[in-house]
Amino acid sequence: MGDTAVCVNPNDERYKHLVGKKVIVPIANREVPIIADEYVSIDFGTGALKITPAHDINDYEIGKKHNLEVIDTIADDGTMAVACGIEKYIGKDRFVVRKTIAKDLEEAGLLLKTEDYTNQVGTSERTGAVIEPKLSEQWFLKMKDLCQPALENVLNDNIQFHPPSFKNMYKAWIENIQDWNISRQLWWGHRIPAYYLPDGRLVVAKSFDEAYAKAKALDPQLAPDQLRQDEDVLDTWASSWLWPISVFSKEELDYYYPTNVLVTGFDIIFFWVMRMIIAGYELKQEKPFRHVYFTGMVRDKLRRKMSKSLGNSPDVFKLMDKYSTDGMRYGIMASSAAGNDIIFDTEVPKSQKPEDIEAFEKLEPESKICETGRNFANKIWNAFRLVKSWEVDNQLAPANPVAMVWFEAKLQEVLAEVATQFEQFRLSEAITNIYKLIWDEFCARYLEMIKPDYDAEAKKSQPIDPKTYEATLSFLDVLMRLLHPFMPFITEEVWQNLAERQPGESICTSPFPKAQSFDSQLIAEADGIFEVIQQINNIRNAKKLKKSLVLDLYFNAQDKALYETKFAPTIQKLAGVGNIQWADKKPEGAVTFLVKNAEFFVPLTAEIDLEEEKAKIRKEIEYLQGFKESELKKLSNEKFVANAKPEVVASSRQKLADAEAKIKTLEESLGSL
RNA sequence: GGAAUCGUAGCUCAGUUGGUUUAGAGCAUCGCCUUGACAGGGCGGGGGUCGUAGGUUCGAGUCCUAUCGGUUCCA
Repeated sequence: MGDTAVCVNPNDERYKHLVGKKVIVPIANREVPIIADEYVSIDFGTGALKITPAHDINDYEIGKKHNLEVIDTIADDGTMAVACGIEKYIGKDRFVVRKTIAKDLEEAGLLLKTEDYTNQVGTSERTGAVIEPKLSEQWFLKMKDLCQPALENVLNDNIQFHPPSFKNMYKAWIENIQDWNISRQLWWGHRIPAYYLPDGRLVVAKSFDEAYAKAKALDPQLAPDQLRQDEDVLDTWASSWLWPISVFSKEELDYYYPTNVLVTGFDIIFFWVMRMIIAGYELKQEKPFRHVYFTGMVRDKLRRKMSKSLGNSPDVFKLMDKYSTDGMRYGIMASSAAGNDIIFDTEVPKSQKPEDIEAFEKLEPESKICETGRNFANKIWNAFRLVKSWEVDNQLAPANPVAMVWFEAKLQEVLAEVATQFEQFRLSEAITNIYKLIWDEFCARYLEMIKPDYDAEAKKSQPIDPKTYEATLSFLDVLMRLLHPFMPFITEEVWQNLAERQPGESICTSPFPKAQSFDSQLIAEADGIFEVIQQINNIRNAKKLKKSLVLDLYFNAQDKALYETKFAPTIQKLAGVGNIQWADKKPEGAVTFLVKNAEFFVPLTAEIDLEEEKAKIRKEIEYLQGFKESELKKLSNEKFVANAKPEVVASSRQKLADAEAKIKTLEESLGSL
């Protein structure tokens, strides 16, 4: 009944002579033209296709092309409309009518043949109802006119994307933008603010009252119940593109707009990010936010997006039970750089069969990524327990005062680094940096430096001095505040127990630590000391010596105080060393090593394998020779000396000199063996 | 088809304008130590010609070209 043409392929010999003639639609008894279009395939069915522009998307296009009549035969309630033109069908359900027509055609002797075939029919995702394409009036936004500021201000970094590579995608999208259909035929959402008069004229207004006033201006006789609002609602994104504006009251908007950072996934750059920007410039003449930070997508082992339909998401509640929310959060944040996807390491379902997905869901998820975070939380908790377990003896003076000054410097150094990393949105680097500060510097070094000895008789730790204790609590305080954005729960718990807190006082309202100047000289000194400690531990390892065996250390260096007093307790505690003494030559039966041109000797009571020692030294000399050669090669290149920055050349010269000095010392000790 | 992005240690990835050592981390692996904060803690080892081939440069994992391979997006 809605057919308005019969279409054949222009190359179809069977029908060529009929093109341009007319046929009669049976039952409807309406004349329609026979047209030719390549769209019709010759070998499908009869090769002649009826065209129904009102109820098929492809037919609609053909109808436009060939200027066909459009007859909308289905009413909004799914029954046959008056326009169908046949009295007995009007008002009847379309499914019933389809069957009736077949019967009517047969009775009229017009039906040649029936054949079953599979047809693609769209259905509603929610209700399963069959969807019939139907012409309707909908609202579109003319995007081209709106886009210009949104494009410009991203390209010129007025709005910064992190990482910036997403600007390309953004640009491509915005340049190919099409008009946006904002009408959705749903019964929830913001209703479109268009109001129709009975005669089809319309007004657009913020409220019904306003609309009625406007409509009355058009038709003074109009009664309120005659004004009908459009039944469609706004597309999801047409509702949410106002988000940076509509979440605020007017006063708040003045204060907060433009906002700072939008955090989102790159998969909605087009749907949401771009549209918020467009709306911001259109409605506020200003950007909605200064930065857009794109998180990575969480994917499974096979790099597929985690999704409901694939059923490949692990149960996050089980993950949290096992690894803690902080642990899971740490793992995910530490392993996802901005914009880069994170490949999550839990198992995946064997297949998408329901039984496999069900089996997968019962599985206890295991994740090394989350485990790292859990172990970190565990480490923090134990460090805290250790510190809280100490008894303070007010008579004591700090046993290793340099520890406090050193860690203070180290802390400030990392605070400064983290500040920069935050500024640059390098969140995974910031969190890794904090992880190392807490685990390696605070726990493995600082706490070991200050940790009181164990009192075997009392079966507990010896007491600590008040100054070190207070400093340690204050370090923990800063560390917790620093880590808090990443691991909110454990940091709050530790922080609450560091001192008496007022009711309502919380780490989340306490200030984030700010970096202050620090003693980089001290850090460099300490680095040398840690290298010495490492070398001694190496010896211990190589000789399979017990940790409890106390070693002596001799050194040959200019700065005696550095090793004999300033860092002596540190070396003693961390390397299990007893006496530290200056010596100008190697004592009998000692192994040697070099750190920063200072020479160190560790006498061993056990016999030393001379060949092994020699081989070790030769290997080091070999490495240094190679290194020396490469520096020499650079420096003998005139162009390098002429073109490279002076500081690069200077550092190259320094490295060469250092290497030569080291080689000399090593050769000497090789000779003495 | 168009576009983007990536290719660095067994795995997952850092490596910020090309120049601090002959490339780093976590996990995995191996060895030793550890009975007093640590429920797998400590110390260390091995492991990479930075996809391939050219080019620019005094100098390239880092820039350019080509090529191979992977991934993603295209309303």
